[in-house]
Amino acid sequence: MISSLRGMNDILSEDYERFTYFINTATKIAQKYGFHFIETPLLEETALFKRSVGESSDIVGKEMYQFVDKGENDVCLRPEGTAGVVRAFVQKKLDKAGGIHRYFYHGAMFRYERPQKGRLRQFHQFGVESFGVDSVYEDATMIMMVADILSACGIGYRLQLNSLGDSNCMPQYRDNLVSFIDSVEDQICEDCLRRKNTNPIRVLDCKNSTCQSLYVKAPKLINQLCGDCQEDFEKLKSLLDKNSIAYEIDTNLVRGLDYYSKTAFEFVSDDIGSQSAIAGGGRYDRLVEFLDGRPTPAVGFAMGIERLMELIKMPEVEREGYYIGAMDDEAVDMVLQLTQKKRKTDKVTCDYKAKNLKNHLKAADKANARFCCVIGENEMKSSTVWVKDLQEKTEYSLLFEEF
RNA sequence: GUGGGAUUAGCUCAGUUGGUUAGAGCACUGGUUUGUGGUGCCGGGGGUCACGGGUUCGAGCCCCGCAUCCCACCCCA
Repeated sequence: MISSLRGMNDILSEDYERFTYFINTATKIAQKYGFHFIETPLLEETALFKRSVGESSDIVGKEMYQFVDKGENDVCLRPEGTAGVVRAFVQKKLDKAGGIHRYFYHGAMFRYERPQKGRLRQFHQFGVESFGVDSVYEDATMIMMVADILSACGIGYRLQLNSLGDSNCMPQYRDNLVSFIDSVEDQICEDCLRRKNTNPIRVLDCKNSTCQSLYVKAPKLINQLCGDCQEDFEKLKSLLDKNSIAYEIDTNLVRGLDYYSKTAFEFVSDDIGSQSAIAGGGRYDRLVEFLDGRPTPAVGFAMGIERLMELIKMPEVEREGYYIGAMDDEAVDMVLQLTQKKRKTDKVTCDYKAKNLKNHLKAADKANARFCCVIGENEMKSSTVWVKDLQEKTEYSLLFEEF
């Protein structure tokens, strides 16, 4: 038997119901917020991710499905969705067109990681990206959209919030932080030593308890934001307050992708194990120009669909459509004719074998049909079909032509 | 990539110190003597005990390897 590759799952039956229910729910909400669907390729030039996600990130450093194709192009299966959308935005010259452009997408992402619960090598994200709005109101709107989607699915969450500063205050802060790290260099873990050079901000969310006890004294960006960033962060908090969105400030929330600036947020669930982030996002005002576009403010988020699936509270399924069966072999032909007629307007299942009434009722019930329709000897004589409404428990007969 | 646990029917799981033909519940399927379901009764099919080696007279059970899943690290959606 050939099985699927490690960390790559099939989605079918009950899982598929939940999967599509989430996508449909999220799509409707994104459309209400004025977003439009965008589909971008699963395969992109490797350089795209190196320049956007960042070479210092684990995603690019060790988790990409990277290979050389038959045309000798260095390509990657996309590890996340934003880079491709930004690339498309620039390629279509929408940066030069000006105005506001809002997109949502959903699809498979690939990261070569060790699989566990909530962490797959091929997984699916639903995400949105907004281009051309520098107002922090848009940041707040993004967060509220995530909250709307989660609420619509009956999912509880905690929202964690931070500001990563911008090109005015971040470099200054980074220097301060590196000086601080230098002062405790002999006591921190190997990973942190590496991070000091590659991406010093990342030491802050190191899980090592010795490191954490040292970093308590580390300078905090939140205290060194420039006027602009500080103002936006305060405004964001007040907007969330006014719209009844609860949040926690997490000064160690850094996010693993290098392109974020200012607003960074993460929605987490306490009910799905250690892979608890169910949505994450933030502002990335510099990314469009990193990818050769005209500087364009942007903000977005992505949600991990597989992590959400087991949290979704599905609506109760109601009885729907018809089940049609025969009690005599002679009536089976008529079953198929009536089935095909009814399928023009309704969901219909039918049985090709003659059975007694009890078995048909059982089968109709199992198919979750609203109406059980049976043709037996009596019905054939009178050209009628016997119908029972399994929900209202009423029954009646209809002429074939009335059915 | 590192460490730990698990793997027996479609699913959830029993399986004694190594000893006949590996079990249960659910699910599936058939019947239930003249046409009433979701909730009665009786029957039936279905297992290379993940896979590959080894020890033994004999292995689902012990040993080694390997694959996958789960947990933690790591990372993040």
